[in-house]
Amino acid sequence: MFELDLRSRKPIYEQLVDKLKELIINEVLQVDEKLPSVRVLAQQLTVNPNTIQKAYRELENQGYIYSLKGKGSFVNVLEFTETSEELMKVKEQLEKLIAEALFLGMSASELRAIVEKIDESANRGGSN
Amino acid sequence: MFELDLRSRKPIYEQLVDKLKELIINEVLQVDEKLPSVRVLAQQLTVNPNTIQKAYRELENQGYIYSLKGKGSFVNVLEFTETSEELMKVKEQLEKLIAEALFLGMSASELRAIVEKIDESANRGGSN
Amino acid sequence: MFELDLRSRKPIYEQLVDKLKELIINEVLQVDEKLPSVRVLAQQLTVNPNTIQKAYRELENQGYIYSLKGKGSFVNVLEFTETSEELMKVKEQLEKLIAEALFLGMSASELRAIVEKIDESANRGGSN
Amino acid sequence: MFELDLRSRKPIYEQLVDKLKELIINEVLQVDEKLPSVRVLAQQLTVNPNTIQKAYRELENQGYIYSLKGKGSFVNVLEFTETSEELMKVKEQLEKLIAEALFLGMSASELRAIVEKIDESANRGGSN
DNA sequence: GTGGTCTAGACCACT
DNA sequence: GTGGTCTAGACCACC
Repeated sequence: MFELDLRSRKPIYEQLVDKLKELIINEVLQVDEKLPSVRVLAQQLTVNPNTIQKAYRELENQGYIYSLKGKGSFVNVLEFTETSEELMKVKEQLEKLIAEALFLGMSASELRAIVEKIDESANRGGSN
Repeated sequence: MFELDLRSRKPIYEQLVDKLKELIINEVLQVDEKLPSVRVLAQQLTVNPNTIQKAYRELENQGYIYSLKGKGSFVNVLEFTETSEELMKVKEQLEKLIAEALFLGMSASELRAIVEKIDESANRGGSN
Repeated sequence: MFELDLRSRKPIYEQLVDKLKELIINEVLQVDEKLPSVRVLAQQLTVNPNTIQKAYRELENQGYIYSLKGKGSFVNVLEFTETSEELMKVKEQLEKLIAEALFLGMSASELRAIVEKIDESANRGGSN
Repeated sequence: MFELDLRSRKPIYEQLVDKLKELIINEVLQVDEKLPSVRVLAQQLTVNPNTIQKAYRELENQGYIYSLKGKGSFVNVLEFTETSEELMKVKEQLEKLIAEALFLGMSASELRAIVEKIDESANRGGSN
């Protein structure tokens, strides 16, 4: 399904969170689709089940998925109330990062091109 | 001078690195300007001097400042050789963040506006 | 495992960095091999764990090893992107050192012989 | 006469030692030639006289210059007794550095070329 | 048990 | 007085 970089400085559970977010954002995983069970995914990735569970819990906290006892975890619909708070954080980070990129020599046009590229692939439906 | 969140999951020294980078990028701290001494800043922020030094060392590694033994720490000039490696990291982060922003409901035009705004203030000379 | 000179002007953590680099370069420590844990090595060398960690952190910055939170520190594979910057430094030092060696009476042929010797043992696989 | 990098991590007095060694090695400063006085050089370089004196003392210890009370400091002749000890140190450093250069991707032929280049300019008489 | 962060306090080298 | 190194000892996050 996807690869983990076991050598990365970033904790495995965070990598999982990011990858799963990405799959949700790109609509590879669609609303109300069931995620793989903790045990199955743990076996597939040869990772400790606790690590998977921690990732799922984090995704639930951030509003990306919801869990039903005994049934599994599912992709959530985007809720706008939660969004705004998340969005503000992202926007802040974004502003800092853009300033840093410009400082390090990236041109504004290069930046615009990146925005365009990602926006297009998002509008086309995500996964490509 | 600035605030630290001692409760944050993000290490204090990393918060410091980010804040100081920001001040340098926005040219609040200008090239060859002296940073507050390790001890002085430690006292101001009621943080251990070692923590400050760890932040300064990190900034030095990233090429933002240089430190002289008996004299102090100073803002560095941008060296283009160091740029590329740093820039690649920033670019990667940026792409993920932009995708997330779009997913969370930010419009592409809003994104473009942010780029424009930051680019302009950077060209004007930074701090405003 | 190896000796430290606690009286030397060279900081302990730098001595450690150099020794460990040497072991990695000579393939005594091989790719993905686990280094001794911070605490264990600290006890063996009767040195403070923080000092060991500083060395490990430095090696990580230079790309020689990678560290995982709950697992340990491991020898990294050579990444060519990081090479150039590091190489330039080494090359500069090398030029000064060669000039000094010639001045102190070493002959050019002797120098060539050293290069040959080290190159051969490197190609044979390192440790002999 | 020469430039100091006041921003370098390397202490100023060490830079001075290296530069002066270089001038002696390249025979820009010839045997028994008088070095500039501590005060004069300090003024020229806008550096504290103590720093100059420390550099001269270090050069004297390493056998590169000799000092005569009331007269000044002068370039020494190469003494073989002191050389061998110095040479061993240099040779050791050289071996490590060559191994590192090879490890980081430099080719043996590139190394040979460097040796050749420096050797030639040394035989031509040094200063170019 | 592993790496990582932080504190308190000492000492050294450099200017 | 400045940055830099080191120790001793505590606590946290991850696996």
